[in-house]
Amino acid sequence: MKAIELPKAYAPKDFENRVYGEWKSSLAFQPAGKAGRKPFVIVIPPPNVTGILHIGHGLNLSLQDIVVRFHRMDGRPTLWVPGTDHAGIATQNVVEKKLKKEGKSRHDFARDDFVELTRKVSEEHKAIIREQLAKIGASVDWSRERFTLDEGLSKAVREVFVTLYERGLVYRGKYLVNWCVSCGTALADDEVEHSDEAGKLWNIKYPLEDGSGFLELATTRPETLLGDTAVAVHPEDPRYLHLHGKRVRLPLADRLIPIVADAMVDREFGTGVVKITPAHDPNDFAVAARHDLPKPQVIDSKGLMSGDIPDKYRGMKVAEARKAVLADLETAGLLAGDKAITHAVGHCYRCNTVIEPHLSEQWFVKMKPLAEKALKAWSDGDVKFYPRKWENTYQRWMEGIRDWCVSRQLWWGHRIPVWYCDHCGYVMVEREEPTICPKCKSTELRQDPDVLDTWFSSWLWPFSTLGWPKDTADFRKYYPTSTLITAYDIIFFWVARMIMAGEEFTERAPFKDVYIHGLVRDKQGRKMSKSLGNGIDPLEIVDEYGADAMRFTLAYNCAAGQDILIDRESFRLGSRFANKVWNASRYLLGNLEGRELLPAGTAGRTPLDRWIFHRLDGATRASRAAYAEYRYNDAAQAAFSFFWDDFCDWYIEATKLSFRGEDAAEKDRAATLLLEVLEESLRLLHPLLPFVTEEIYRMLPNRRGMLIVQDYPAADDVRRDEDLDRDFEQLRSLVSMARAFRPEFQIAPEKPVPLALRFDADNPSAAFVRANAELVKLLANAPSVEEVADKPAGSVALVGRGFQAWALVRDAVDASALAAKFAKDLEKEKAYAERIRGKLSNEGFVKSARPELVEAERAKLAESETRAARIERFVSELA
RNA sequence: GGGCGCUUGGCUCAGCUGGUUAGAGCGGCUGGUUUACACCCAGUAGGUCGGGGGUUCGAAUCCCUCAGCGCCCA
Repeated sequence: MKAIELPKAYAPKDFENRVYGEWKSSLAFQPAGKAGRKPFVIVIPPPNVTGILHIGHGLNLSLQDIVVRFHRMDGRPTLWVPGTDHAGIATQNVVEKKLKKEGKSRHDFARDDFVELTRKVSEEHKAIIREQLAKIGASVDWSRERFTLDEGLSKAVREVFVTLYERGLVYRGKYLVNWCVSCGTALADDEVEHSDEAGKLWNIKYPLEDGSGFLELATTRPETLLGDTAVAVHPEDPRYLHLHGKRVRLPLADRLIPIVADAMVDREFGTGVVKITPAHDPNDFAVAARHDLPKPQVIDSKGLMSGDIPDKYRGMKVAEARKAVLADLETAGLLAGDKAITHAVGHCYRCNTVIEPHLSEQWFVKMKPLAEKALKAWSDGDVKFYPRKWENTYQRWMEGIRDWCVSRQLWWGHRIPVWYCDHCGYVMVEREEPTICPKCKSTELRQDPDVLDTWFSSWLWPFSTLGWPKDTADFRKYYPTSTLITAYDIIFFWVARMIMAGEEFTERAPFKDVYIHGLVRDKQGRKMSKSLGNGIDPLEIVDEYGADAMRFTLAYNCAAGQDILIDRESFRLGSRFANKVWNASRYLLGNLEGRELLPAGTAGRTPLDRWIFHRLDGATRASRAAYAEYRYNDAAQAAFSFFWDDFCDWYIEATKLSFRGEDAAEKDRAATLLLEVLEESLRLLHPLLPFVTEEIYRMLPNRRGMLIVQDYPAADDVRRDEDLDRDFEQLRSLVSMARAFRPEFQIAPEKPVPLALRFDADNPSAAFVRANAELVKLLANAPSVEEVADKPAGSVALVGRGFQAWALVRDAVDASALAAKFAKDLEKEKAYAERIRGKLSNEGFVKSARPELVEAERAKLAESETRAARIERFVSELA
């Protein structure tokens, strides 16, 4: 046959886009698989529709694609569902920012028009995300792409809200919620990020009602004093026992407020007295509930001072009000000093604005009953975390769960399916929009203006994307899904809630495995962020190195959920490997000129050939075991070392012997086997390097269809032969020694040096090495390898394990250099032997260690002593 | 304050249920344009596995403790 020419350089840009298009149009991304096999299903953690994918997504998508491709090749009907979520706050922010540039706000639009505008923006972003997924090589089923605001998913949201209401798990109430004044909405507890900040603790004196003095307390928020309705002390604090039930005069506002005793007070903090501002502090809110205190609001939803307060403060921003209050207290002589402290301050996870606790009417989900089911699913073993350590986190979160505030004061999202009758105030929670009040028959109905938290749709994602609440074919076939792959920063937002929703609404855990990976950080271990400018754009990496390089590097560095510390340079690893695969293939295909390939499986195999198949089998087993437990780094390393070290550096090099000869049949045989190994290697490597392997595969004369749907290599007991490892190791060490002694004695690599060789009588690998003597000559650049009875004259001794060898260059070598080398070797050998002797002279070891272990140590010692004796002999011969 | 994790050669990391002369890639050094690959090849140096204590015949691996770093929850 003719040689098959691959382009000289590995240039991923030349084929990655095309290959992706071929996969897509071949429908390879849609579930097929073998009859009777259990489907493998993953739903994508939906990226935020307005977000540009960052390297963290790059990692997440790569890891998903790797297991998806593995299972697809392994014959399971495999489905990876793509999509995006509508990201209520973030998306609305994007659009409002845009409007602001034009001098407008959302209030210049009718609500529907604004939503329509936002929908258009989100559509544009979806297109970008699709493009990014394609660049990375994500083998998602585009025909099943979903968006949380799709009709079907919206139906699911409504179904769930109403069902929860019917089950008494949704309620409306006026409570203190986390409020972002910038976004103008309530947030859930876990949407608030806390960070330690420098602050101040001010001591303020509240005059006692009876004029007998002052009660001094400490606060970090003096401006909220205007909303105080009590001060509190610990019930058992002896300093304040006499004040229980008395009152103090609230400074500046000039109101009398009670002194209450409450165990919540930390006696060690400040003076042991705290002010109680029920409407603006969660702890105080709880105290107020216990003591039946009023809850006046003094900060409004825009973050301005308001309510029943002295006129001078009204309308001030919080920061201004703080200054004014402090100044006024100072003037009144009621400020008793301050000190610097650091304290945790909550910020909006979307816009980083400081969170104000805010009293307002919101919808909540009662989480305890949901959490109990989710906890049970885990403890029953229905859900398993990889790595296991995250189960602690999951458990703790579930056990300490608090109710979930799900209403958001936004326009972009799922409108809460609640209607109020303007006439009689009746509340309707309905699946279908009501037209008439069932109570008073009024038609003046008003839907709740708020929307639901984005996560309220995301937690349904594993089944809403498959058609639920309809009992669709997809839902029946692909639910519950197999695996969820996500980073740990999302474990509460998402993983935990999805399990709750799955248990509550489908009575099953939504997935069997949860693989939690780490975050991608820079080499200093810092989180990548825009403000630090240390972010890595995955598309830039794809552009520079190729998608294969990106994903291989990430996988190689992805160990058991650890964070991955990398920089741009790191991606050279994957690039080098892909390049290696390309070039090895290019060589093998280019070497086919004039060859006749033998029918599959008919080429005879030498021990050396059987060695490479044995190694391939080892790599196959290692890869399969690694994928089964999401040990990506192990899979990547197994692939890397097999292909590079075993296949390229040794086997391919070894076969050059055949191609240098004149025997055409031997060449045909060698070429056939090489292509068999290559073909199988490409299948082995495909999940890690999908593009380059597919591109090479299509050039293979022994290819079947597209690589993406070929069988993943299977373990094969027939190929196992541990003795071959031992045999090959003998050959390898002989060659290495013959190479290594050259530079030590300034012998040029190109200078041929004959070798003499003597095997120990009991060396089981002698036959293998003898059979491959020609190969040793080639690899060691030895014109001859002779077996001898004893040291030939004029030679340098090489002391191997199980053999002695001599390089016939004595004249060219400086005796003192040789003596120095031997001395060093001897020292090492003796130290080693000494360690083993120490072990063996230890009675405890000999008595309690496994017998075969003791035997092994004895053998090692004997071998080491033999080597030492030989070295000593050579030293003496030198003199 | 509670919890979790990390600390192995200059850098980034492997090392499962304790027994290997502690591995890999990068970087360093020496030498190489033999028609696959300089994104390469051959060779080589470099580690008392954070400190201390304990369990054990035996610890990078298990336990305790200290220190440093990081994260999560309050």
